Amino acid sequence: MSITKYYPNSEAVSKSSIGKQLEMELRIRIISQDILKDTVLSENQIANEYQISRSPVREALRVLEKEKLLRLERMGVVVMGISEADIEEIYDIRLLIESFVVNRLLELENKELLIELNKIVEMMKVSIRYQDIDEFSKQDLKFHETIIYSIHHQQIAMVWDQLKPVMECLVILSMRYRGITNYDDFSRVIQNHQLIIQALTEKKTDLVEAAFDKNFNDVQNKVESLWTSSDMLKKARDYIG
Amino acid sequence: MSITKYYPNSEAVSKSSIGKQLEMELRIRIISQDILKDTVLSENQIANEYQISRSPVREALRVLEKEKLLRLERMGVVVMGISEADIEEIYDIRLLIESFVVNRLLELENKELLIELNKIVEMMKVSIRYQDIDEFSKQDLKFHETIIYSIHHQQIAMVWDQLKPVMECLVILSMRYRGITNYDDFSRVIQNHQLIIQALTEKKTDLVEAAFDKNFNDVQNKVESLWTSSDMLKKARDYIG
DNA sequence: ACTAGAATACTTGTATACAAGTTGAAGTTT
DNA sequence: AAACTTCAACTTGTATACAAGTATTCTAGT
Repeated sequence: MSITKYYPNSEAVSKSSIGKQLEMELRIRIISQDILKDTVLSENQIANEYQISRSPVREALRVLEKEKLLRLERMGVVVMGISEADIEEIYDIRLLIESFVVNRLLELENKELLIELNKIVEMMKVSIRYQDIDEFSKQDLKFHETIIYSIHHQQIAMVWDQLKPVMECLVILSMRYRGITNYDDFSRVIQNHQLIIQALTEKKTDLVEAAFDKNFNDVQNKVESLWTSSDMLKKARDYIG
Repeated sequence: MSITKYYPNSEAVSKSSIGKQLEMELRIRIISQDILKDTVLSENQIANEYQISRSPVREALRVLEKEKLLRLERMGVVVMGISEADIEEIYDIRLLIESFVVNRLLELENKELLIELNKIVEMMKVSIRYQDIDEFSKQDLKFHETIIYSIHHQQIAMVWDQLKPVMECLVILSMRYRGITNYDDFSRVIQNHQLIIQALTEKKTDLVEAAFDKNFNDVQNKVESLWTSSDMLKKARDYIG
């Protein structure tokens, strides 16, 4: 069995090490509740299931533990999963980070950043046109990541790096679901991002805050409503075919 | 050679796994600049140096990479270390977290928390009386950690968990230096903490903010001045004997 | 002197083996 | 029937072996 069942046609994934592949696979399986909360796993069991050795399994589990998706105990690994409350908390952090970043950003020269952001939005448009949902998700994340990295604050970057993989899964799953039911949503996401760019261009604090809030609430509600209904969750999972 | 040269009389450390021991040892060696920035290491080299196998070395390195103390590259491990700017950034995050926490806290019942905090301050006093600097540092960290955990926000806790080990090293090294030169400083730290408790008791936002700021700037200046002078650094290192 | 290229000595990623400790159930004793 | 023991099947932590890839050095040919 291939490891990355949940990342079907992704070269970037299948070319990385077994450990990384497993890490991503387990992460998305846990978040999409394909592996349920409170499930008890063990290194050996996972290694057997995927027909790999314990070494990459250990590595993946350590990473997922840091992301609070798992709890490593003396005997066994307990799946913690992600609840609605967790998602809200994640957005708390994201808001905290991005507020900090934007405040810094308004004091800095940001011409290059704006060019880069515009490029990303263009890529997002292309992704939609070719109905490449996963690529669209990736660009969405990259948009925010680009803003965060732009202030060159290593510790803020660290927090983001820690949050990113889970965010990525949430966005991908959410987008997969959206892609099936409502293609119009995508253009609203685009608009939100253009609003952020505009606000950053004009360098007006309140505009920026408003633009971010709009984008937040939009995405957040989507993700939350997704997670509230296990039917929708199933649809997102079924995206893999 | 024992692994935990930099944590001399600590049972808690020496009883944990080799991987954890090495992780802590390397962390404090990097932060105290006993291992210099830009040094290139390798798993094998470290394993040989400490006479252990690569397995625990790999684990330790992964952790330290997430803390941005190292950069794992294709060939070799590059030490990044911690600069003055990094320390400032760390305090940015800490301020960000604690502000968020305190805001939440003011809306909540916090009687139990205040009891716990008072207990910790008592422990700090005892530690000073017996000149147990490392214990004092540990309690100092625990004070802040207790506040952070008290709002039961898993993601905030995650950010703290990520930051904690480095903070711990900074505080320990700073305290070790302070312990040598100026015992009076300790009582000021105690006073700062009592101020925080008082502010939390009265539940006045501005009081709390002020109390935290006071404590921040105090510690921050200490740590910074420590790191500015490699002489002082050396003294902190020499504390191990 | 200088470049091409093979040999060598490294690097990480993965598999496997073993040790030590925990859990839980079966069986024995009281 | 209840408690105590023992044993078997797990668990993680660590060591070791091997594979595949990369940097470096040394040699051969010009």
